[in-house]
Amino acid sequence: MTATSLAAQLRAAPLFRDLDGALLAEVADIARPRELARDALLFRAGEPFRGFFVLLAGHVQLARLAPSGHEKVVEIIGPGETFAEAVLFLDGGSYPVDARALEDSRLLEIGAAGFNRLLDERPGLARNLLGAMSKRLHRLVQDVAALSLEDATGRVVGYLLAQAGAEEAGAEVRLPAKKAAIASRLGIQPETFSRVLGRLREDGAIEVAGETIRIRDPRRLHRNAQ
Amino acid sequence: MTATSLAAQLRAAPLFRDLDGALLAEVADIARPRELARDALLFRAGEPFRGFFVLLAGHVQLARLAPSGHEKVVEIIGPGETFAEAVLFLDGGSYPVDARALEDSRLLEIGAAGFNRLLDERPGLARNLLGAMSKRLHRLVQDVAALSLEDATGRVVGYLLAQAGAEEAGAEVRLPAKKAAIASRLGIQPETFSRVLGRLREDGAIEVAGETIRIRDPRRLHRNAQ
DNA sequence: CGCAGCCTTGAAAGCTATCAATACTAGTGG
DNA sequence: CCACTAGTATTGATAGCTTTCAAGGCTGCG
Repeated sequence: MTATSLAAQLRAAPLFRDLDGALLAEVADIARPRELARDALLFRAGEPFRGFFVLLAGHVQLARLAPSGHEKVVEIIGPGETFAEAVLFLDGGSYPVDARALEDSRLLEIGAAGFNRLLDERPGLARNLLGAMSKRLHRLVQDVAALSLEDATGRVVGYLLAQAGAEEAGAEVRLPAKKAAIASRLGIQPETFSRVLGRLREDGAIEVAGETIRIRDPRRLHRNAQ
Repeated sequence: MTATSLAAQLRAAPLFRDLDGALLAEVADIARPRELARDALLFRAGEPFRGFFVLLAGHVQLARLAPSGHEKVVEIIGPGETFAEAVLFLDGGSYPVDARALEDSRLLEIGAAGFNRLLDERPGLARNLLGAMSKRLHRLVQDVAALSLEDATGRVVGYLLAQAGAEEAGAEVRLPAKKAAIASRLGIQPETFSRVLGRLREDGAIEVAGETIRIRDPRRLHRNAQ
């Protein structure tokens, strides 16, 4: 893959979108393309940090494993998103979660050393990073709040509306992963997720067709939430 | 308050600790001292961002209010900590939580405009910010995971051990707020918190004396956790 | 056609929330 | 110095939601 095509792909990520061509080329220079087969591990929690990633295609889940064997999906990463940038700035520097491909995926690895050098030379990059991390922080705060303030139905409804983007009747949501993974992301069991969707469907709020969900009646959906 | 004494107080915050004197003075220049009485609101969720804060003395809670009236304490801020920095980099720019003083508190407000200018002139600052935000992100990921992976006892045990710093017998923890606030931070009801502490005490794992808790037997404590 | 993986549905158990009452503590005023 | 009060914490009983365990159904692929 040529460096210029790498640069073009980097532009797909909001983190790099507004960089000038020269800087983008420098980033592309240190980016290493990687393929990841479905179910393959990219890194494991506790491993020393070696770089962060830009997901070009596919889906990756970030999850934490409890000693009991249960796992909590913290986030599901989609195309264009970056992840593990924050680990770059922790002194201890080890990944806090496992990263696993939910489907065959294509990504770029940005090595720690090279990026750190870039960061020193081009301060504009730091701002972009701060923006990206702020968004992630904000989402996490929402998740923490939802986990304690809302019940299973409320969290499912919130998730569907967030994924749909707009709250219009007819909006369609494609679940980005198996339902068990989404359930974990929402902090519930797969069985509960299934039951909640069932109730929302019976109520006429949504239509479920495999992995796509159509929002029939946003108002009804809201009313079901906690 | 003179600018030099302000600078000295800024050094108490890890975010500013390693800044050179000149830069520290510039930060002090744009910092505004504020007093906050117990139970007073510093900002409300949804308010437009005007600046972030350094807590010099006291305790402040960041919480989110649900429509139902229930509130979830996302974080309890102690002396030396900064908060709401992340909001600076969100375009929409409004606080995502309420900030309320748990006791009479003293803090510094760092205005958005001035700090943004500093950030452009002195790129070193950005690195410090990235470090601070990374730590906060990491903690939030832990919280999210704990909320779904551990039961009430597990979360209380985790909190006590984290607050104690070391896992030695005899370590003492001073609860930084009323038990109801800690309970909310842990995602449980005050009654449940009380019951869990009671059980841990009966088991001989801890001793409770008002708002200070002594860890008698870390191993026993761990064994109680989920 | 048959199997494997995923999802759904059912029944029972468990944990935590909720509601309610009592105990405690610190600060106030007599 | 003691009584009182308001806020806070504990304890008890019950209800509700979610998990767990189990079985059946569905779908796509070999």
